[in-house]
Amino acid sequence: MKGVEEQLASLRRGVVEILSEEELKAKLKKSLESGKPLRVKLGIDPTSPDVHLGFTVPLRKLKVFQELGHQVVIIIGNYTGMVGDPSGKNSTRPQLSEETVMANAKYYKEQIFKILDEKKTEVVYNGDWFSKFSFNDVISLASKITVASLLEHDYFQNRYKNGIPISLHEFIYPLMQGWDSVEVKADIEMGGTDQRFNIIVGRALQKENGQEAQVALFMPILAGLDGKAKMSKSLGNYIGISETSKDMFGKAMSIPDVLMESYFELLTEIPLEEIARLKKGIVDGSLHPRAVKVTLAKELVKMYHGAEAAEKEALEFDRVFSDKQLPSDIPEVCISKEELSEGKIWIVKLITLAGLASGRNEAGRLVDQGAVSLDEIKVDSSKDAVLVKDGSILKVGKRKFAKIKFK
RNA sequence: GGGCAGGUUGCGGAGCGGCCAAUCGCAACAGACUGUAAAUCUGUCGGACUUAGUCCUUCGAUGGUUCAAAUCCAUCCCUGCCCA
Repeated sequence: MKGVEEQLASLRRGVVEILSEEELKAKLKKSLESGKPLRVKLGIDPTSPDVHLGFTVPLRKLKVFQELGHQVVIIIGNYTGMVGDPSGKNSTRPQLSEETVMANAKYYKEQIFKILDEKKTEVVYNGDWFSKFSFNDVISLASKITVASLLEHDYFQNRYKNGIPISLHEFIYPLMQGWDSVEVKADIEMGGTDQRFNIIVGRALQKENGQEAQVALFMPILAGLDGKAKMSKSLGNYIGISETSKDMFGKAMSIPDVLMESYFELLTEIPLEEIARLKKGIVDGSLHPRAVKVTLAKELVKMYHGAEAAEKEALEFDRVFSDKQLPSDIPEVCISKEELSEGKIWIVKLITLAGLASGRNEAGRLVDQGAVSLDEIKVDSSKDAVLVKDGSILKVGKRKFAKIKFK
Protein backbone atom coordinates (compact mmCIF):
# COMPACT_ATOMS: atom_id res chain seq x y z
CA MET A 1 0.00 0.00 0.00
CA LYS A 2 1.13 3.50 -0.80
CA GLY A 3 1.92 6.08 1.85
CA VAL A 4 -0.63 8.55 3.13
CA GLU A 5 0.63 11.57 1.21
CA GLU A 6 0.98 9.58 -1.94
CA GLN A 7 -2.57 8.29 -1.62
CA LEU A 8 -3.88 11.75 -0.93
CA ALA A 9 -2.21 13.10 -4.01
CA SER A 10 -3.97 10.69 -6.31
CA LEU A 11 -7.26 11.16 -4.51
CA ARG A 12 -7.26 14.94 -4.79
CA ARG A 13 -7.71 15.20 -8.52
CA GLY A 14 -10.95 16.93 -9.39
CA VAL A 15 -12.18 16.95 -5.81
CA VAL A 16 -13.92 20.11 -4.71
CA GLU A 17 -13.78 19.55 -0.99
CA ILE A 18 -12.68 16.96 1.52
CA LEU A 19 -14.53 17.06 4.81
CA SER A 20 -12.17 16.99 6.48
CA GLU A 21 -8.72 16.45 5.14
CA GLU A 22 -7.32 15.87 8.63
CA GLU A 23 -9.85 13.15 9.26
CA LEU A 24 -9.06 11.57 5.94
CA LYS A 25 -5.35 11.59 6.71
CA ALA A 26 -6.01 10.00 10.08
CA LYS A 27 -8.14 7.31 8.49
CA LEU A 28 -5.59 6.59 5.80
CA LYS A 29 -2.86 6.40 8.41
CA LYS A 30 -4.87 4.05 10.58
CA SER A 31 -5.68 1.87 7.63
CA LEU A 32 -2.05 1.77 6.62
CA GLU A 33 -0.99 0.74 10.08
CA SER A 34 -3.69 -1.86 10.63
CA GLY A 35 -3.64 -3.11 7.04
CA LYS A 36 -7.41 -2.77 7.07
CA PRO A 37 -8.80 -1.12 3.93
CA LEU A 38 -11.15 1.84 4.27
CA ARG A 39 -14.77 1.36 3.35
CA VAL A 40 -15.73 3.85 0.68
CA LYS A 41 -19.41 4.25 0.08
CA LEU A 42 -21.36 5.47 -2.91
CA GLY A 43 -25.13 5.37 -2.92
CA ILE A 44 -26.95 5.06 -6.20
CA ASP A 45 -30.61 5.59 -6.77
CA PRO A 46 -31.56 3.67 -9.86
CA THR A 47 -34.21 6.16 -10.87
CA SER A 48 -33.60 5.97 -14.57
CA PRO A 49 -32.10 3.18 -16.60
CA ASP A 50 -29.56 5.46 -18.13
CA VAL A 51 -26.03 5.88 -16.92
CA HIS A 52 -24.26 8.91 -18.27
CA LEU A 53 -20.82 10.44 -17.96
CA GLY A 54 -21.83 12.69 -15.08
CA PHE A 55 -22.38 9.61 -13.04
CA THR A 56 -18.94 8.28 -13.85
CA VAL A 57 -17.28 11.16 -12.02
CA PRO A 58 -17.67 9.65 -8.52
CA LEU A 59 -17.25 6.17 -9.96
CA ARG A 60 -13.87 7.04 -11.36
CA LYS A 61 -12.81 8.32 -7.98
CA LEU A 62 -13.94 5.05 -6.45
CA LYS A 63 -11.76 3.27 -8.92
CA VAL A 64 -8.80 5.22 -7.59
CA PHE A 65 -9.68 4.05 -4.09
CA GLN A 66 -9.96 0.54 -5.39
CA GLU A 67 -6.54 0.74 -6.97
CA LEU A 68 -5.15 1.99 -3.68
CA GLY A 69 -6.46 -1.15 -2.05
CA HIS A 70 -9.56 0.17 -0.33
CA GLN A 71 -12.95 -1.46 -0.18
CA VAL A 72 -15.63 0.10 -2.39
CA VAL A 73 -19.20 -0.33 -1.22
CA ILE A 74 -21.96 0.44 -3.66
CA ILE A 75 -25.36 0.87 -2.13
CA ILE A 76 -28.17 0.37 -4.56
CA GLY A 77 -30.92 2.56 -3.23
CA ASN A 78 -33.88 0.42 -4.04
CA TYR A 79 -35.68 2.03 -1.09
CA THR A 80 -34.30 5.54 -1.35
CA GLY A 81 -34.98 5.32 -5.06
CA MET A 82 -38.63 4.92 -4.29
CA VAL A 83 -38.50 8.15 -2.32
CA GLY A 84 -36.38 10.18 -4.71
CA ASP A 85 -33.59 12.51 -3.65
CA PRO A 86 -34.95 16.04 -3.33
CA SER A 87 -31.45 17.56 -3.47
CA GLY A 88 -31.21 20.17 -6.13
CA LYS A 89 -34.69 19.46 -7.37
CA ASN A 90 -37.48 21.92 -7.66
CA SER A 91 -40.25 19.41 -7.72
CA THR A 92 -41.14 16.18 -6.02
CA ARG A 93 -39.64 13.26 -7.85
CA PRO A 94 -42.02 10.65 -9.09
CA GLN A 95 -42.13 7.68 -6.79
CA LEU A 96 -41.04 4.60 -8.60
CA SER A 97 -42.35 1.13 -8.14
CA GLU A 98 -40.08 -1.49 -6.70
CA GLU A 99 -40.09 -3.41 -9.97
CA THR A 100 -38.90 -0.41 -11.95
CA VAL A 101 -36.20 0.33 -9.43
CA MET A 102 -34.96 -3.24 -9.41
CA ALA A 103 -34.95 -3.43 -13.18
CA ASN A 104 -32.93 -0.23 -13.35
CA ALA A 105 -30.62 -1.51 -10.64
CA LYS A 106 -29.72 -4.50 -12.73
CA TYR A 107 -28.77 -2.26 -15.60
CA TYR A 108 -26.80 0.05 -13.35
CA LYS A 109 -24.70 -2.77 -12.07
CA GLU A 110 -23.73 -3.71 -15.60
CA GLN A 111 -22.71 -0.12 -16.32
CA ILE A 112 -20.80 0.36 -13.10
CA PHE A 113 -18.51 -2.54 -13.80
CA LYS A 114 -17.39 -0.96 -17.00
CA ILE A 115 -15.40 1.22 -14.63
CA LEU A 116 -15.04 -0.60 -11.33
CA ASP A 117 -13.56 -4.00 -10.71
CA GLU A 118 -16.50 -6.23 -9.96
CA LYS A 119 -14.51 -8.69 -7.91
CA LYS A 120 -13.35 -5.99 -5.54
CA THR A 121 -16.69 -4.28 -5.14
CA GLU A 122 -19.24 -4.90 -2.47
CA VAL A 123 -22.80 -4.28 -3.63
CA VAL A 124 -25.66 -4.00 -1.18
CA TYR A 125 -29.29 -2.96 -1.38
CA ASN A 126 -30.65 -0.57 1.19
CA GLY A 127 -33.97 -2.34 1.03
CA ASP A 128 -32.21 -5.08 2.96
CA TRP A 129 -32.42 -2.99 6.09
CA PHE A 130 -35.16 -0.51 5.35
CA SER A 131 -37.68 -3.20 4.56
CA LYS A 132 -37.26 -4.36 8.13
CA PHE A 133 -37.75 -0.92 9.62
CA SER A 134 -40.70 -0.60 11.94
CA PHE A 135 -42.67 2.55 12.32
CA ASN A 136 -40.90 3.06 15.61
CA ASP A 137 -37.58 2.97 13.83
CA VAL A 138 -38.82 5.58 11.42
CA ILE A 139 -39.95 7.85 14.24
CA SER A 140 -36.70 7.42 16.06
CA LEU A 141 -34.74 8.24 12.92
CA ALA A 142 -36.97 11.22 12.18
CA SER A 143 -36.29 12.63 15.63
CA LYS A 144 -32.64 13.06 14.71
CA ILE A 145 -33.21 15.98 12.45
CA THR A 146 -35.00 19.30 12.72
CA VAL A 147 -37.33 20.82 10.21
CA ALA A 148 -35.41 24.08 10.37
CA SER A 149 -32.23 22.40 9.23
CA LEU A 150 -34.05 20.91 6.29
CA LEU A 151 -35.76 24.10 5.33
CA GLU A 152 -32.44 25.88 5.30
CA HIS A 153 -31.62 24.30 1.97
CA ASP A 154 -32.15 26.43 -1.04
CA TYR A 155 -33.91 23.74 -2.96
CA PHE A 156 -36.50 23.45 -0.22
CA GLN A 157 -36.52 27.20 0.33
CA ASN A 158 -37.19 27.85 -3.31
CA ARG A 159 -40.03 25.42 -3.37
CA TYR A 160 -41.46 26.71 -0.13
CA LYS A 161 -41.30 30.34 -1.23
CA ASN A 162 -42.71 29.65 -4.64
CA GLY A 163 -45.55 27.57 -3.34
CA ILE A 164 -44.26 24.37 -4.89
CA PRO A 165 -45.33 21.34 -2.90
CA ILE A 166 -42.91 19.57 -0.60
CA SER A 167 -44.03 16.18 0.57
CA LEU A 168 -43.08 14.86 3.97
CA HIS A 169 -41.35 11.79 2.63
CA GLU A 170 -38.82 14.02 0.92
CA PHE A 171 -37.64 15.18 4.32
CA ILE A 172 -36.87 11.60 5.22
CA TYR A 173 -34.54 11.08 2.30
CA PRO A 174 -31.38 12.55 3.88
CA LEU A 175 -31.98 10.37 6.92
CA MET A 176 -32.25 7.27 4.83
CA GLN A 177 -29.06 8.04 2.99
CA GLY A 178 -27.39 8.82 6.29
CA TRP A 179 -28.57 5.60 7.81
CA ASP A 180 -27.03 3.70 4.93
CA SER A 181 -23.66 4.93 6.15
CA VAL A 182 -24.35 3.50 9.59
CA GLU A 183 -25.37 0.16 8.14
CA VAL A 184 -22.29 -0.27 5.98
CA LYS A 185 -19.95 1.38 8.50
CA ALA A 186 -18.64 3.75 5.90
CA ASP A 187 -15.30 5.45 6.40
CA ILE A 188 -15.72 7.68 3.41
CA GLU A 189 -18.72 8.70 1.35
CA MET A 190 -18.40 9.90 -2.21
CA GLY A 191 -20.84 12.35 -3.62
CA GLY A 192 -21.42 15.42 -5.71
CA THR A 193 -21.45 18.81 -4.04
CA ASP A 194 -25.23 18.60 -4.08
CA GLN A 195 -24.95 15.72 -1.61
CA ARG A 196 -23.42 17.87 1.10
CA PHE A 197 -26.36 17.83 3.46
CA ASN A 198 -27.20 14.16 3.02
CA ILE A 199 -23.63 13.14 3.70
CA ILE A 200 -23.34 15.34 6.75
CA VAL A 201 -26.50 13.76 8.14
CA GLY A 202 -24.71 10.46 7.72
CA ARG A 203 -21.83 11.71 9.83
CA ALA A 204 -24.20 12.76 12.60
CA LEU A 205 -26.03 9.45 12.59
CA GLN A 206 -22.81 7.48 12.71
CA LYS A 207 -21.61 9.41 15.73
CA GLU A 208 -24.94 8.83 17.47
CA ASN A 209 -24.47 5.15 16.88
CA GLY A 210 -20.97 4.92 18.24
CA GLN A 211 -19.17 4.99 14.93
CA GLU A 212 -16.48 7.30 13.74
CA ALA A 213 -17.93 9.86 11.37
CA GLN A 214 -17.34 9.23 7.70
CA VAL A 215 -15.19 11.56 5.68
CA ALA A 216 -16.94 13.25 2.79
CA LEU A 217 -15.36 13.60 -0.61
CA PHE A 218 -17.23 16.02 -2.81
CA MET A 219 -16.89 15.93 -6.55
CA PRO A 220 -18.02 18.74 -8.83
CA ILE A 221 -21.26 18.38 -10.69
CA LEU A 222 -20.44 17.72 -14.30
CA ALA A 223 -21.98 20.27 -16.63
CA GLY A 224 -24.11 18.97 -19.45
CA LEU A 225 -23.46 19.38 -23.17
CA ASP A 226 -25.15 22.77 -23.15
CA GLY A 227 -22.58 24.02 -20.65
CA LYS A 228 -25.31 25.42 -18.43
CA ALA A 229 -27.18 22.84 -16.41
CA LYS A 230 -25.82 19.71 -14.84
CA MET A 231 -25.65 16.69 -17.03
CA SER A 232 -28.89 14.80 -16.74
CA LYS A 233 -31.08 12.49 -18.65
CA SER A 234 -34.18 14.59 -18.25
CA LEU A 235 -32.51 17.64 -19.75
CA GLY A 236 -31.22 15.61 -22.65
CA ASN A 237 -27.77 17.18 -22.33
CA TYR A 238 -25.88 14.00 -21.63
CA ILE A 239 -23.56 11.41 -23.07
CA GLY A 240 -24.63 7.94 -22.08
CA ILE A 241 -21.88 5.46 -21.41
CA SER A 242 -23.61 2.88 -23.56
CA GLU A 243 -24.00 5.15 -26.52
CA THR A 244 -22.47 4.30 -29.84
CA SER A 245 -18.95 5.49 -30.53
CA LYS A 246 -20.35 7.74 -33.20
CA ASP A 247 -22.82 9.53 -30.94
CA MET A 248 -20.27 9.79 -28.20
CA PHE A 249 -17.75 11.40 -30.50
CA GLY A 250 -20.29 13.76 -32.02
CA LYS A 251 -21.69 14.85 -28.69
CA ALA A 252 -18.23 15.42 -27.27
CA MET A 253 -17.42 17.64 -30.24
CA SER A 254 -20.51 19.72 -29.59
CA ILE A 255 -19.62 20.82 -26.09
CA PRO A 256 -18.73 24.48 -25.51
CA ASP A 257 -14.99 25.12 -25.30
CA VAL A 258 -15.18 26.24 -21.71
CA LEU A 259 -16.19 22.75 -20.68
CA MET A 260 -13.16 21.00 -22.13
CA GLU A 261 -10.94 21.40 -19.13
CA SER A 262 -13.43 19.98 -16.67
CA TYR A 263 -14.25 17.10 -19.00
CA PHE A 264 -10.58 16.24 -19.31
CA GLU A 265 -10.05 16.42 -15.60
CA LEU A 266 -13.14 14.60 -14.45
CA LEU A 267 -13.77 12.10 -17.21
CA THR A 268 -10.38 11.00 -18.45
CA GLU A 269 -7.11 9.77 -17.07
CA ILE A 270 -5.02 12.24 -18.96
CA PRO A 271 -2.46 13.64 -16.49
CA LEU A 272 -3.13 17.06 -15.06
CA GLU A 273 0.17 18.40 -16.43
CA GLU A 274 -0.89 17.39 -19.93
CA ILE A 275 -4.26 19.06 -19.48
CA ALA A 276 -2.50 22.21 -18.35
CA ARG A 277 -0.29 22.06 -21.42
CA LEU A 278 -3.31 21.76 -23.74
CA LYS A 279 -5.00 24.63 -22.00
CA LYS A 280 -1.94 26.78 -22.35
CA GLY A 281 -1.70 25.89 -26.01
CA ILE A 282 -5.22 27.18 -26.62
CA VAL A 283 -4.55 30.37 -24.72
CA ASP A 284 -1.32 31.20 -26.55
CA GLY A 285 -2.77 30.19 -29.88
CA SER A 286 -0.39 27.32 -30.62
CA LEU A 287 -3.22 24.80 -30.45
CA HIS A 288 -6.57 25.10 -32.17
CA PRO A 289 -9.42 24.52 -29.72
CA ARG A 290 -11.00 22.15 -32.18
CA ALA A 291 -7.91 19.97 -32.23
CA VAL A 292 -7.95 19.79 -28.46
CA LYS A 293 -11.60 18.87 -28.51
CA VAL A 294 -10.84 16.08 -30.95
CA THR A 295 -8.31 14.78 -28.43
CA LEU A 296 -10.99 14.81 -25.78
CA ALA A 297 -13.57 13.14 -27.97
CA LYS A 298 -11.12 10.45 -29.01
CA GLU A 299 -10.12 9.84 -25.43
CA LEU A 300 -13.72 9.39 -24.33
CA VAL A 301 -14.54 7.02 -27.17
CA LYS A 302 -11.37 5.11 -26.45
CA MET A 303 -12.38 4.58 -22.86
CA TYR A 304 -15.70 3.00 -23.71
CA HIS A 305 -15.19 1.58 -27.19
CA GLY A 306 -11.48 1.14 -27.63
CA ALA A 307 -8.69 2.94 -29.45
CA GLU A 308 -9.64 1.60 -32.83
CA ALA A 309 -13.18 2.96 -32.62
CA ALA A 310 -11.78 6.31 -31.51
CA GLU A 311 -9.57 6.61 -34.59
CA LYS A 312 -12.35 5.53 -36.85
CA GLU A 313 -14.84 8.03 -35.47
CA ALA A 314 -12.34 10.85 -35.71
CA LEU A 315 -11.76 10.11 -39.40
CA GLU A 316 -15.45 9.70 -40.06
CA PHE A 317 -16.19 12.96 -38.30
CA ASP A 318 -13.71 14.88 -40.45
CA ARG A 319 -15.08 13.27 -43.53
CA VAL A 320 -18.68 14.23 -42.83
CA PHE A 321 -18.30 17.61 -41.18
CA SER A 322 -15.03 19.04 -42.48
CA ASP A 323 -15.05 17.60 -45.96
CA LYS A 324 -18.84 17.58 -46.18
CA GLN A 325 -18.89 14.11 -47.57
CA LEU A 326 -21.50 11.48 -47.02
CA PRO A 327 -21.11 9.30 -43.95
CA SER A 328 -19.87 5.82 -44.65
CA ASP A 329 -22.82 4.08 -43.13
CA ILE A 330 -26.20 5.54 -43.89
CA PRO A 331 -29.26 3.82 -42.55
CA GLU A 332 -31.40 2.36 -45.30
CA VAL A 333 -35.08 3.06 -45.52
CA CYS A 334 -37.35 0.95 -47.65
CA ILE A 335 -40.27 2.54 -49.36
CA SER A 336 -42.81 0.99 -51.64
CA LYS A 337 -42.60 1.70 -55.35
CA GLU A 338 -46.29 2.41 -55.27
CA GLU A 339 -45.58 5.70 -53.51
CA LEU A 340 -44.00 7.00 -56.70
CA SER A 341 -45.66 8.43 -59.71
CA GLU A 342 -43.46 8.60 -62.80
CA GLY A 343 -40.46 8.02 -60.58
CA LYS A 344 -41.25 11.04 -58.45
CA ILE A 345 -42.47 11.55 -54.94
CA TRP A 346 -43.57 14.59 -52.98
CA ILE A 347 -40.55 15.59 -50.91
CA VAL A 348 -42.51 16.08 -47.71
CA LYS A 349 -43.95 12.61 -47.99
CA LEU A 350 -40.54 11.14 -48.61
CA ILE A 351 -39.11 12.73 -45.48
CA THR A 352 -41.87 11.43 -43.27
CA LEU A 353 -41.70 7.97 -44.83
CA ALA A 354 -37.98 7.96 -44.12
CA GLY A 355 -38.73 8.95 -40.54
CA LEU A 356 -36.50 12.01 -40.62
CA ALA A 357 -39.18 14.35 -39.33
CA SER A 358 -41.90 13.91 -36.76
CA GLY A 359 -44.72 15.04 -39.01
CA ARG A 360 -45.51 16.53 -42.36
CA ASN A 361 -45.76 20.02 -40.96
CA GLU A 362 -42.25 19.74 -39.64
CA ALA A 363 -40.98 18.12 -42.81
CA GLY A 364 -42.46 20.93 -44.88
CA ARG A 365 -40.89 23.54 -42.65
CA LEU A 366 -37.48 21.92 -42.89
CA VAL A 367 -37.66 21.89 -46.67
CA ASP A 368 -38.68 25.54 -46.82
CA GLN A 369 -35.84 26.42 -44.47
CA GLY A 370 -33.38 24.90 -46.89
CA ALA A 371 -32.40 22.00 -44.68
CA VAL A 372 -33.17 19.22 -47.12
CA SER A 373 -31.29 17.78 -50.01
CA LEU A 374 -31.65 14.70 -52.18
CA ASP A 375 -28.55 13.27 -53.81
CA GLU A 376 -26.69 16.42 -52.77
CA ILE A 377 -29.11 18.71 -54.52
CA LYS A 378 -31.01 21.07 -52.33
CA VAL A 379 -34.78 20.87 -52.48
CA ASP A 380 -36.19 24.36 -52.72
CA SER A 381 -39.84 24.09 -51.99
CA SER A 382 -42.03 21.89 -49.84
CA LYS A 383 -44.35 21.66 -52.82
CA ASP A 384 -41.78 19.94 -54.99
CA ALA A 385 -41.91 16.38 -56.13
CA VAL A 386 -38.49 14.85 -56.50
CA LEU A 387 -37.07 12.13 -58.66
CA VAL A 388 -35.85 9.26 -56.52
CA LYS A 389 -33.72 6.36 -57.56
CA ASP A 390 -33.02 3.17 -55.75
CA GLY A 391 -30.17 4.17 -53.44
CA SER A 392 -30.85 7.90 -53.43
CA ILE A 393 -29.49 9.75 -50.42
CA LEU A 394 -31.82 11.98 -48.49
CA LYS A 395 -30.29 14.51 -46.13
CA VAL A 396 -32.23 16.48 -43.57
CA GLY A 397 -30.41 19.03 -41.48
CA LYS A 398 -26.74 18.63 -40.75
CA ARG A 399 -26.68 15.11 -39.52
CA LYS A 400 -29.72 13.14 -40.54
CA PHE A 401 -29.30 10.89 -43.53
CA ALA A 402 -31.24 8.08 -45.13
CA LYS A 403 -30.58 5.87 -48.11
CA ILE A 404 -33.78 5.16 -49.99
CA LYS A 405 -34.32 1.62 -51.15
CA PHE A 406 -37.33 0.34 -53.07
CA LYS A 407 -39.12 -2.78 -52.21
C1' G B 1 -63.23 20.87 8.25
C1' G B 2 -63.56 26.55 6.92
C1' G B 3 -61.68 31.01 4.08
C1' C B 4 -58.64 32.74 -0.01
C1' A B 5 -55.65 32.08 -4.47
C1' G B 6 -54.47 28.89 -8.39
C1' G B 7 -54.20 24.48 -12.35
C1' U B 8 -52.92 27.30 -20.09
C1' U B 9 -49.19 24.23 -25.78
C1' G B 10 -41.41 21.11 -22.95
C1' C B 11 -40.66 25.01 -18.88
C1' G B 12 -41.86 30.01 -17.13
C1' G B 13 -45.90 32.97 -17.89
C1' A B 14 -50.02 36.23 -20.76
C1' G B 15 -55.05 35.81 -22.21
C1' C B 16 -60.56 36.06 -18.89
C1' G B 17 -67.11 35.23 -24.30
C1' G B 18 -65.89 35.79 -30.88
C1' C B 19 -60.06 38.94 -34.31
C1' C B 20 -57.09 32.20 -30.01
C1' A B 21 -53.60 26.85 -31.99
C1' A B 22 -53.66 30.91 -28.04
C1' U B 23 -48.84 37.55 -26.73
C1' C B 24 -44.05 37.06 -24.73
C1' G B 25 -39.41 34.87 -22.50
C1' C B 26 -36.45 30.32 -22.11
C1' A B 27 -35.46 25.73 -24.23
C1' A B 28 -35.65 23.19 -28.89
C1' C B 29 -35.16 22.80 -34.30
C1' A B 30 -33.43 24.83 -39.16
C1' G B 31 -30.54 28.49 -42.01
C1' A B 32 -26.22 32.22 -42.31
C1' C B 33 -21.27 32.83 -40.02
C1' U B 34 -17.88 28.99 -37.80
C1' G B 35 -14.40 24.65 -35.34
C1' U B 36 -21.23 20.03 -35.05
C1' A B 37 -17.40 25.92 -29.88
C1' A B 38 -19.17 30.61 -28.08
C1' A B 39 -21.47 35.07 -29.57
C1' U B 40 -24.62 37.18 -33.27
C1' C B 41 -28.42 37.52 -37.08
C1' U B 42 -32.84 35.15 -39.57
C1' G B 43 -36.80 31.75 -39.62
C1' U B 44 -39.81 27.90 -37.32
C1' C B 45 -41.87 25.94 -33.05
C1' G B 46 -50.03 21.01 -31.88
C1' G B 47 -51.70 17.83 -36.15
C1' A B 48 -53.78 16.78 -41.09
C1' C B 49 -54.87 18.43 -46.08
C1' U B 50 -49.34 19.55 -51.92
C1' U B 51 -51.23 24.81 -47.14
C1' A B 52 -51.94 33.16 -48.85
C1' G B 53 -56.76 28.81 -47.10
C1' U B 54 -59.61 24.82 -44.76
C1' C B 55 -60.43 21.22 -41.14
C1' C B 56 -59.25 18.38 -36.55
C1' U B 57 -57.42 17.94 -31.39
C1' U B 58 -55.64 21.08 -27.26
C1' C B 59 -55.95 25.62 -22.13
C1' G B 60 -56.88 20.01 -14.70
C1' A B 61 -61.67 16.46 -15.47
C1' U B 62 -66.77 15.94 -16.55
C1' G B 63 -71.31 18.06 -17.61
C1' G B 64 -74.02 22.67 -18.81
C1' U B 65 -75.31 27.97 -20.64
C1' U B 66 -74.51 30.29 -25.53
C1' C B 67 -74.95 31.06 -32.70
C1' A B 68 -69.89 31.04 -30.31
C1' A B 69 -66.08 29.13 -24.24
C1' A B 70 -59.15 28.70 -22.42
C1' U B 71 -62.53 32.61 -21.04
C1' C B 72 -69.44 32.14 -17.94
C1' C B 73 -72.09 28.26 -14.56
C1' A B 74 -72.16 23.42 -11.79
C1' U B 75 -69.83 19.25 -9.87
C1' C B 76 -65.35 16.73 -9.18
C1' C B 77 -59.85 16.09 -8.91
C1' C B 78 -55.12 18.44 -7.72
C1' U B 79 -51.84 22.44 -5.43
C1' G B 80 -50.38 26.67 -2.38
C1' C B 81 -51.46 30.20 1.58
C1' C B 82 -54.25 31.40 6.03
C1' C B 83 -57.54 29.64 10.05
C1' A B 84 -59.12 25.18 12.98
